[in-house]
Amino acid sequence: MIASARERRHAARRDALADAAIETLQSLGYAHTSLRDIARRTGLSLGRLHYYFADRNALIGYCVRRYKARFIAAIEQAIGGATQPRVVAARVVAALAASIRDNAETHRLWYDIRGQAMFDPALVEVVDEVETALIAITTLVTGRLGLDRALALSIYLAMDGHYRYAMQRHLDGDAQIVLAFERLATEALARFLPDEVRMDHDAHV
Amino acid sequence: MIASARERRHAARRDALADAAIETLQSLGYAHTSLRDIARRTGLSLGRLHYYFADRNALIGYCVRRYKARFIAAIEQAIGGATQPRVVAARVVAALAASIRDNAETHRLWYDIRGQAMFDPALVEVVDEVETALIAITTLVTGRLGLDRALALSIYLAMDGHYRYAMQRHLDGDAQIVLAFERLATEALARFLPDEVRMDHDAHV
DNA sequence: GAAGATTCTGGACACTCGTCCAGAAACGGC
DNA sequence: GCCGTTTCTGGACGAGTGTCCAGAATCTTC
Repeated sequence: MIASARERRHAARRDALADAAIETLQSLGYAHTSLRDIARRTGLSLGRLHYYFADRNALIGYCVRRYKARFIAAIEQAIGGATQPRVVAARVVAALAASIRDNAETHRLWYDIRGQAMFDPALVEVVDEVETALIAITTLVTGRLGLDRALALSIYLAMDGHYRYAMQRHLDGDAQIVLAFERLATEALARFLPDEVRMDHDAHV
Repeated sequence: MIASARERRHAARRDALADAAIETLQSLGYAHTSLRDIARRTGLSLGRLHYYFADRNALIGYCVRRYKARFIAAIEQAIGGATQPRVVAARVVAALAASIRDNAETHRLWYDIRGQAMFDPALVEVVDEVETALIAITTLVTGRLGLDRALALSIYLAMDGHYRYAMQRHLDGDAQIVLAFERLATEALARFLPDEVRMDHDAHV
């Protein structure tokens, strides 16, 4: 189905609105962001928000999809064509560390919304989608590490745990945590490697 | 300082109020729980909530402390005096699985509040305290597993990741996830064990 | 340029919220 | 029993909220 020019422009304006809205969301979080906050901070009218999105959750869900898609694209780009396990691992860890250092305020939003999905059925679908995509990129990484892809979920969960913790402590002002994250995350990945690869890996860490 | 009888009764009423309030919190989550909701659902007056707690965050923080203290006590009890790594691991995993199966709705609250702490400085202190206590119990488990206690943080983060995921999927209606959690969490613990212990451990799993 | 469609605005509706507080009710010590 | 203290209530204050929608403004097509 070819979109008309008008539909394309409509979609572009919708995207631009979401991109403007996300600043407010990441700053205030789900609980404390009202549509009026978004309107006020973006200079857009309250009515316009309602024109482009059915309701508050629709806007929030759309924002989260867009930002996580960009995050996943950045991880993919960081990996590039790397196929050596230790290069892949180093690149993933470095990309995650950089995202904490440079964008912790943005990334905390995912943990907020993911938590809210446990209380609000309207958020379940987008959260499941995003988490599925995160597990998928982890599956790609798992393959590149030369591991059985059945390990992807466990790798995702271990890395996610480390990421969230580091990000939260970074937000709390811990100046050493990103460096600690790099070490701990690298070790966490190494734990999944077979012994002979792991010994080789450790020798280079 | 010996509390007077009146002070003790005051504290007991404060605790009872918090215990009544937590039902509402765990049901509605941070974002959607108002003090009026709590008053309405507990049959207490709005003014009483304000009499016993300075503000909304004080009440919420107090509720979370109480419930997490109970959770940690339950884990400690489940471990008991076990000293054999595979018994310790099995008991921890079983206790975590049971808590998902029986109390997922309660436990989602921790993830909610922990996420909110990234946006609201007023919650940072209680969240740090609780997370420190969780890491402490994990340190005890780490010792019982015969491992270097420096691994406790990584073990905590890996287990936490698995726990949150399983709980969330359980809440979403996944009927197999608690069983899958038991397997994955056991594997995750095993990954920390030295090879000779791990091979022994794997033989019993 | 007119007409129809789309985009946008800002007012209104019907609530809700956290906090404050005066005064009633209950308690406890002398 | 009195009085001072504590506990509790429910009304009020001064906001704020998501949603709706009539009508103005703009765009596009013929």
